[in-house]
Amino acid sequence: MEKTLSCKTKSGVSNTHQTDILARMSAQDADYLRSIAQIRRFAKNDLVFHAGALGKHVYFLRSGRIKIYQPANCGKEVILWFCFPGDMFGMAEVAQGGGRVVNAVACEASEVLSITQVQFEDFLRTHPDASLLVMKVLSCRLRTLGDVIVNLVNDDVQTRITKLILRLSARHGVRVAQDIHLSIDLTHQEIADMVGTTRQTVTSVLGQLQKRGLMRLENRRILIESPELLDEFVNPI
Amino acid sequence: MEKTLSCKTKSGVSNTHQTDILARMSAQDADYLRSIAQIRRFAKNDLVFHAGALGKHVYFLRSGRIKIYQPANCGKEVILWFCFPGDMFGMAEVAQGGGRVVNAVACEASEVLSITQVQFEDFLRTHPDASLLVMKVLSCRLRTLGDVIVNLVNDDVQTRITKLILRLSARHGVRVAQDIHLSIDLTHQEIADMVGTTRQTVTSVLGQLQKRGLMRLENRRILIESPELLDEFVNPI
DNA sequence: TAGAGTATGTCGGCCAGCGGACAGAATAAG
DNA sequence: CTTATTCTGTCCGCTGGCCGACATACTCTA
Repeated sequence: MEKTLSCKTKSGVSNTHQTDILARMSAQDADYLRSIAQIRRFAKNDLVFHAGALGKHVYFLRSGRIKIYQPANCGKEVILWFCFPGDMFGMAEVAQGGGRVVNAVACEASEVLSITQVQFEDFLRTHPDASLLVMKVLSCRLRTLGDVIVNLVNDDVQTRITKLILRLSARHGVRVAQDIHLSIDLTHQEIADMVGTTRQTVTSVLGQLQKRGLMRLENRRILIESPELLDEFVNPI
Repeated sequence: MEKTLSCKTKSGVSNTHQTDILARMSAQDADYLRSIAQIRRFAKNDLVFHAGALGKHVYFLRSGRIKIYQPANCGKEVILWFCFPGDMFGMAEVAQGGGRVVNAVACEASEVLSITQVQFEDFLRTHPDASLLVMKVLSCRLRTLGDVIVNLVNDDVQTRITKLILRLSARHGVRVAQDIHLSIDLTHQEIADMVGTTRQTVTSVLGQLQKRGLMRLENRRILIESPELLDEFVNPI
């Protein structure tokens, strides 16, 4: 008996799936896209594309989860976002040209629609509504990245992690009994790669948050009792 | 006798003005936009729009320079980018809705074309090429912000500042005698707001870079003798 | 059900860089 | 020209969090 939550917090985090482009498109447009697309399947940890590749395809995720991350020359990597069913990805490089700068890997078995740049551009040319939708998605991601930067610059690690959990719980929180479970499994390393810190620090911060009663950790799942409490913690009145 | 440089460094920084949307648009499209736009003038330090405002206009910069920055609740602010003549700004919020999240102020006296959301969307609907161009611009900014994040996470302050100067010199470097001058004046505070550090640290790092002979500071202007040297410094082989 | 691989938990030394303070230089305003 | 304001330069104490090291726990595979 799980049900996705719809909550809006003081920090303005909401779970409207702004990036679920297939769902927001008209039915016939979505059908058309499906008709010209190739279906590709990826197993867990498979690479969909990697930085340096040419980047002649746009992808739409049908099922599974895709991690978009940018490698740095020093071996570290930064997770920019995750894609969920309905999300488009690989678009930025196609629009702008110049090859991929990010990697995309499947976090779990995933099914992906793949459309060539040429076909997609033709589609956009003849479907202005879809074009506006794509702009919306790009804008939404732009905003997300802006927020990430502000967080990185202003907040200490504890706050960054707390805010991340809040954001994730807004979109991917699932109510179980009186708790909210995060429906995506993240390793501490992945959390570290999202907020720009180290694995050890994530472990210790999560421990502290648990001690303060702001969340619980049960067999590697994050449970939140009260998002309001967390929200208040990072946005003191 | 100044001339904008065209250089491509090992780090892939180039000065193609990807975001100069008016220049990349067909002449008649650009003319049409100009015909439906309102011209607005701003003095130095004037606010074009601010976070929290509704955001029903898209802007095109005709002359001057606009600083786009995101305020944080703690008083600090993060400069996301600068707009130069030809650049579009204020688009992301218009596309995505939900009001402005960034501030836009004129760094110097500036002239701006202002177009309402409705008019611009109508224009895009009937001008697919322009739509694709807008996507390019958004994609380009997305990539820029991704790079900023990677820098923030991976590099120490000295490297971040050096890379910033390299990026700026690629687009806004002007050859004077055997040096390259940065044609935009930035205060140390602004540099700090771009790379996520403090004013004091910027002052001291610039001093160190100068001591190492990687650049010179003359009456508040940054002069670069050899971009190659700088590039090598941040991208050791 | 052993054994390999991967994830979590914990400790401590170390230092980059923040942030307060203040002086001097440059620019703007009156 | 004088005063006010903004910018730059410098010093320094304090500390968040990085990083190496190591122990434990979980989870796949054979």
